[in-house]
Amino acid sequence: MTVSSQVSVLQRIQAEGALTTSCPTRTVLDHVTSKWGVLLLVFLSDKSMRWGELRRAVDGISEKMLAQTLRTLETDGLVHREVTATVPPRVDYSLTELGTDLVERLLPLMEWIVDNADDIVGR
Amino acid sequence: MTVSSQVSVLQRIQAEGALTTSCPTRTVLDHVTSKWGVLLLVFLSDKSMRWGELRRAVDGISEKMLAQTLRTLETDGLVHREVTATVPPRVDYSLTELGTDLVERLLPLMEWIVDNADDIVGR
DNA sequence: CGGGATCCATACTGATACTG
DNA sequence: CAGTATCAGTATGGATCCCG
Repeated sequence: MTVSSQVSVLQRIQAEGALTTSCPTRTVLDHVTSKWGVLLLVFLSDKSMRWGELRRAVDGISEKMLAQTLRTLETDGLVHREVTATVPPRVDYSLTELGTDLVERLLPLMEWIVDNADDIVGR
Repeated sequence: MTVSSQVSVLQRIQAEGALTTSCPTRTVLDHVTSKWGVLLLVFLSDKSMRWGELRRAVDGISEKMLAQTLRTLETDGLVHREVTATVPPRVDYSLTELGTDLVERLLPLMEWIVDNADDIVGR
């Protein structure tokens, strides 16, 4: 038996003409794999978090990039923003259904990276 | 029974103090999820490819970023570079064992993105 | 063919100040 | 608390030319 009996993911992707510059996939890919996008999505995988919690949790992020990245993810429908109009104000961020779905595919990758990072950087 | 009986990926990550600025995971994450890193890894998932093939396959990449990203991935031990000293010279790139392992975790994510990109960008 | 070197544009960051 | 606005510095990516 040959190994070419089933269509690879890459072949599927290319067959659809995806991953070209003009393709929506590239936009989504850029958002999802952006420097801070991945981290925010992962940190939201467990529970909803408040703005200040996220700022403290995601080490090194500037307030500007936190706001900007959250807005992008919200626009993409991956993250839900819930405002509670109290004093002081409270804003919670959580994953949407779409976001949860995405993060399911993201976590195995993160886990692998955490497990193998030392092997890679050590070189 | 409660839902907290098993440790989530995020909890594992945080317990190890991973994902902080100084952590190797962040370096690897930046390389792997870099704008072009993901695409090159995915395109190499099927077979080894030559420099020129990659340049044509990865739509929009500049020669500089192709060279730079390939060098980073090679240093990380994810991509193997094989030079054949002919005239004209021939250079083939392929995934290492480590790279193959990584891409296995990357492909489900890519597949999801390709399948859902239209829902996301349409907003 | 497979790059390296150079220069320029943009994106990101950091610090600070201000608001509802 | 949860942002927005602005400015300045830096890092990153892109375009072009050149070379073995």
